[in-house]
Amino acid sequence: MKLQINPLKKYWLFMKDSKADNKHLKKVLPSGAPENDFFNQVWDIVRQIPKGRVTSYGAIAAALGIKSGARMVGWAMNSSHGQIPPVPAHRVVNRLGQLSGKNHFSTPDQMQELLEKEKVNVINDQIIDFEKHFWDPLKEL
DNA sequence: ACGCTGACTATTA
DNA sequence: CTAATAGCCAGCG
Repeated sequence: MKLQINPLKKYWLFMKDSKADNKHLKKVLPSGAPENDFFNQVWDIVRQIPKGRVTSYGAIAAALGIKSGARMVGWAMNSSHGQIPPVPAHRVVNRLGQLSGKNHFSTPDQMQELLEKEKVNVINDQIIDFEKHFWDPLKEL
């Protein structure tokens, strides 16, 4: 299998080569969300993103073993507002580190403001030094 | 049931 | 480099 190895996008390797097994899923889902509850699975992972770190839709999908379910992850974010416990949706961006979901916050600037409060700098909807802030659920959990 | 839609990603040309 | 295309799959009308 050929791999496009880009240091900034190394999690692609995981998406192609390995799926998260059940054991891994247990670790990833502290609240023990039922397997069929996709939204809760996503939220569980997002809640574990540390302050000042970010991850991508695809990385979350990969951690859940859904190889190409990135769109579903974004969709889960859309439904994440008002959840208890809260879901830090601003820490989830697309694979390039762009704030593709900013328009779904209460104001379009809120996503950037939340990130910058956590010392993540954003210029023109692009996270600066994205690779330094990147947090890979497959590696960290 | 059906056919969109989408806070996405990967591949190919 | 850009653009087009194809997977993806849960909701909603």
